[in-house]
Amino acid sequence: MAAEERLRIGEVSRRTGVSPELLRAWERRYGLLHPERSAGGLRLYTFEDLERVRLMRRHLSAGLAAAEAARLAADAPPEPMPTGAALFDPLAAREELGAVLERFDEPAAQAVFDRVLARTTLDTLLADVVLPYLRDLGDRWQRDEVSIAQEHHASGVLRERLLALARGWGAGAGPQAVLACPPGERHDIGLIAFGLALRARGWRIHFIGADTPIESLTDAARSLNADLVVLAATMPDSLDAVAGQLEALTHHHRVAIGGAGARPLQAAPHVLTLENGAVADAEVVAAR
Amino acid sequence: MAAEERLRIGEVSRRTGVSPELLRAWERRYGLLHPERSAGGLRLYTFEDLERVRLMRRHLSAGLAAAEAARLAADAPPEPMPTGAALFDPLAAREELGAVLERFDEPAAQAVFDRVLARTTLDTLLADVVLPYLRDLGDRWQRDEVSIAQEHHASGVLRERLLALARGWGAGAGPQAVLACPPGERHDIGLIAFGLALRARGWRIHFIGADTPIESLTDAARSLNADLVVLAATMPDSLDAVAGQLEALTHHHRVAIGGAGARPLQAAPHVLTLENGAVADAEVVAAR
Amino acid sequence: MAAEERLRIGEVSRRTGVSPELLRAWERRYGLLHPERSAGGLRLYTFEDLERVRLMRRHLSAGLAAAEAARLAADAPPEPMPTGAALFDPLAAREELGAVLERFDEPAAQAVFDRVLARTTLDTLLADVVLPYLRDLGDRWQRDEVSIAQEHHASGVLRERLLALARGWGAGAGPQAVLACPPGERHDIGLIAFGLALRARGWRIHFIGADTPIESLTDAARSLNADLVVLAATMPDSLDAVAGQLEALTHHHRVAIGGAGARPLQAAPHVLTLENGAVADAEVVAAR
DNA sequence: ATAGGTTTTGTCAAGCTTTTGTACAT
DNA sequence: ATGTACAAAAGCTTGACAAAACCTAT
Repeated sequence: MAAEERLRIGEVSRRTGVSPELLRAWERRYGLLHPERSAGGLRLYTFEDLERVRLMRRHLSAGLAAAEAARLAADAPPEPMPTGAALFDPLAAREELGAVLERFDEPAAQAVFDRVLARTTLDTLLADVVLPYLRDLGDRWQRDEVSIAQEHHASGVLRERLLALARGWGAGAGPQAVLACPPGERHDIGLIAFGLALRARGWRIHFIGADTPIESLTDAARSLNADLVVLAATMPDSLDAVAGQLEALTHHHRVAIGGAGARPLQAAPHVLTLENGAVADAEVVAAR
Repeated sequence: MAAEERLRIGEVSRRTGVSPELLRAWERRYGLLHPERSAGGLRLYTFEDLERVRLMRRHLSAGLAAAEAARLAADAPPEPMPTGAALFDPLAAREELGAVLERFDEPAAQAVFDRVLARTTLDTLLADVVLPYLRDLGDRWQRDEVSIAQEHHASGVLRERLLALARGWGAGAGPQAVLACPPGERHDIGLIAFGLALRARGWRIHFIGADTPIESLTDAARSLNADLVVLAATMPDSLDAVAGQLEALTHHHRVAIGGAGARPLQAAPHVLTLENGAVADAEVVAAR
Repeated sequence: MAAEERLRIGEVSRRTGVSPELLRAWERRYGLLHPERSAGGLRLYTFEDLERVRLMRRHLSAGLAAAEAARLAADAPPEPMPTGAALFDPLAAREELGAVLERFDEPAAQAVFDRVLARTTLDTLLADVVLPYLRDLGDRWQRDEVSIAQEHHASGVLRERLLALARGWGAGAGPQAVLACPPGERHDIGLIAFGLALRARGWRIHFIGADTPIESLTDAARSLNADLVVLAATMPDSLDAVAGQLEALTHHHRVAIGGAGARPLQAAPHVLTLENGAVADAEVVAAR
């Protein structure tokens, strides 16, 4: 039970700028407030009373007669709290991040990342800034608009920051997921993002990483007694090639595949396909 | 089983800054606390009690009447502590750091520090977490909202930690800065922070420390052939007193003053004044 | 097993700074210790007793009442602090790190890393703990003594920690180095370690990463106006294949090669060969 | 707005007890 | 080494008090 705060008349006066005498007068004359009383008879006001007094003052300074102002203020609805959501523009953040990363200005990139981190949620950071930027970076690389060095440098810096957020993600008591990429697959940033989103939903994450043979993954999953095994790939082929092994893995663990190259595997009907992006996928998994 | 710590009333008083008499009065009058008793009848308080007292104080300084403050503090939820938020929020980090430091929980403080450092950069750690917290701590100490024991403990732990980060900051090949506080000045945390920020920008740092006569400083600067000498003080007087000597020092080295007490010195026109906080100041210096 | 040493009360007193009378009082009053007795009735204390006394003192200086301090000290866990606590043993650290990493206990590994970092220098961490461990891990992987998943997981966690230490290493004013691996080469941890060691010596580091075509590297080096370009490889072939391009690169920048696969390139006489390990190599480069 | 009375709350004092480090006699 | 003693420091309870903050009524 959240007990509510009660203020005495002096504090109300201080907070509203209305003298105690006047507060009492408004109560007596117009019934503006009906404070509780302490055992000894002191007035105890609520936050709503505070709002009423402020409203009363506003009406007065707008020229209303005191009696009118009081009637309006006393009847006023409880007044919803102003939310004041901080503005954050993911698109601008993305562009800024790209600009500094692609001219190899790592310190500036760290500063931009810091700023984004302080202003938004993990889900937004992943789904609206980092992952879209990386996708866009990949596209431009294919169109030869950025060099390999730029691509390496940018994704390297971002990958490190995501992994730093992940530090300790194996700790705790939640269900356990083992994450890896199949043989031949080298892009693991999306998988890291998925792990972060799943971690934020209470799971423990064990990250094996890129280019992992399924036998080895199976060992790890068994030794950890994992609840879920997730494989991610950008190239469909790399998943097709291991479909049979994945189906076998489903006998002991829940198994899911994800990433740009994920589509339902004919040969592995019990493997869940995740194809809506790291954050949405994590939501699906966490919701069972 | 981890036995829990029990504190006697004197220690609680020291840690919260509330007199023993008052603690007993709050217990008697409002039932704020219900300490166990030793065989001989001494009160034995838990950490939760400590939290409650602290909350009570916060409510009081927010203007609540003691009876109200006590009612709220006594009913407060047991402990919403283990945040472990995946994201980084400087404000939240600051509060968390304060909470653990002020209840003398050093291991937890180290963990918070580690987490912040993992999730963000040194600049942000200094400029948005540690230094603002210390400033706030000082303010609250002056308003008598934290005890001197709390202030000592918190700043001691943070200072230690910053010095650990500083290890090896004199090595390498960058330009060299000599850092010290003038005679009479004992607060060197801000200076350490400045040194760390400057180190991150490639400088070599030689930290002489607090309360240093200008002659010794001059010797050190000369023998190191320093590019820059920085003095920091919280009290303007301590810098005024050495203005002449500083001006003389400018013949051989660049000289700057910084810290809360820094303002341009009439008597030392060639001394650079740094007054924008440790990190911004380091940026200024590094940018020439 | 070496027979355990027993200390008499005077020695315990000397080592802990607690008077013999007080030691006896603590025993009598709180049962803090239960020393064996010699034939003649002298108290014989163990090392655990010594630890208990020290713990008791720490609690006392933290403000706990003697009775409380004793209760906590007596119940304290057996304390796995075997040898000199302050001493740092790289070999032990390596083994501990390996043990936890190879059973996929990431949180424990982070803790070990933190501890090592707190107790030693970056150079030691790299040269005596992380790099030897990784070398050993690679060997055992080739002998099939660890699985691919274990190897991936372990090197992934360590790589992240090193990169986190590297954050901001491009900032400042020192000479600039561009670091990359040649096409086909995927092991970049040694290169990261080299970058860290060089950074500690005042250089600015621009890390491009694994598997980078020399053309792209050349672009980056030019746009950054790099003082030094370093390529690292574990496989000699991958360097031989680009020897001609590297020689061309020497017209505009100093160029060095390093890593297990580095040996002087016939076709590139102006390329410096680094073959003494990351830290020693950084020392060589920094010393010009 | 003032006067005169009441409540709230931090502080202090007196007299006694418990705790704890040290000292001493055997 | 043991056991007892002792004294300083720290606490406990009860009761009282005074300043600040509030009350009602004029």
